[in-house]
Amino acid sequence: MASNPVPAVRDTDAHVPDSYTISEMARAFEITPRALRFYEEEGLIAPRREGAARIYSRRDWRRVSLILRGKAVGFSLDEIGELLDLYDPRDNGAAQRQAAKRYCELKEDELQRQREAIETKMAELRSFAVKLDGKCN
Amino acid sequence: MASNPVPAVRDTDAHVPDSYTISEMARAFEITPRALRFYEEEGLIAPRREGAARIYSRRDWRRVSLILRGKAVGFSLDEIGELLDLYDPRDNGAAQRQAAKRYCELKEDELQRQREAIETKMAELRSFAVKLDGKCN
DNA sequence: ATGACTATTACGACGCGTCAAAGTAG
DNA sequence: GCTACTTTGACGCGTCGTAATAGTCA
Repeated sequence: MASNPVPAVRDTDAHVPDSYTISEMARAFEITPRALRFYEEEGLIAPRREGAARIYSRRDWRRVSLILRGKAVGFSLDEIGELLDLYDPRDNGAAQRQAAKRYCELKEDELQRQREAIETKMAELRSFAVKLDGKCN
Repeated sequence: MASNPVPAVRDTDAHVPDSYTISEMARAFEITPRALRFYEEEGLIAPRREGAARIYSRRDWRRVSLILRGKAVGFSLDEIGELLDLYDPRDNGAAQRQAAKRYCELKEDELQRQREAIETKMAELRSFAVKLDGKCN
């Protein structure tokens, strides 16, 4: 019972399973099960059920992967949801990629503004302690 | 009835009134009345009442001023509240200023980290559209 | 009575963390 | 029956914006 040379279950790849439990997903992506349930509540993923337990497919896996990369970029879950909905197998996702590009441009502007905001705060910060001289209370 | 050379009411300064209504405060500081009520809920200010209406003193004015500058720097309302509570008339606010300096140092570190986070996101962003090539859904 | 101002209350947003209570599989 | 895992549900955070409703004052 070490390892079957030819697995009885039909896996496209022996080391890449077809489905995952919630804790497997959580470990793999280094997030909590709570986060996965939350993405589901938000309609970003819809794993099938086995009884009450969630079973994640490879499609779910890819979607979670995109969710997390989107988050890392700074997209909100709503924005990511819109992107996911845009996928159209007929054009192989071309529309999705085009929309993503526009999203990215907008997000870049936003990040620019955020960076400026940070620098403004740092400037304010330097003059803050100084200005504490008058009675403030 | 244009203007009295000597005002009947005792103002230390003719153009700096003793008290303000909520809408006067809101206009002066360019915030909403809602925000002022919120600061009050949080215990940062405590304007006296005339009936139900809030009347803000110059002390309230100065506190709001500090609140907003603190926010501009990136302090949370809780942090600002602690600072406001630190004011001690016996040392003319020396302890408050000292505490404020420490807060500023911590906040500067935090802002540094935030700036790094932004730059990380911008880097991720550049490689995001590219990576959208595989099926993501 | 009209309009301008104010009051209080409560829900929404964002992305989950953190219990709590209960169920199920092994 | 214990353990480990899972489920659902609900509250909490931070800072107000945004109604909704109702009162007060001139």
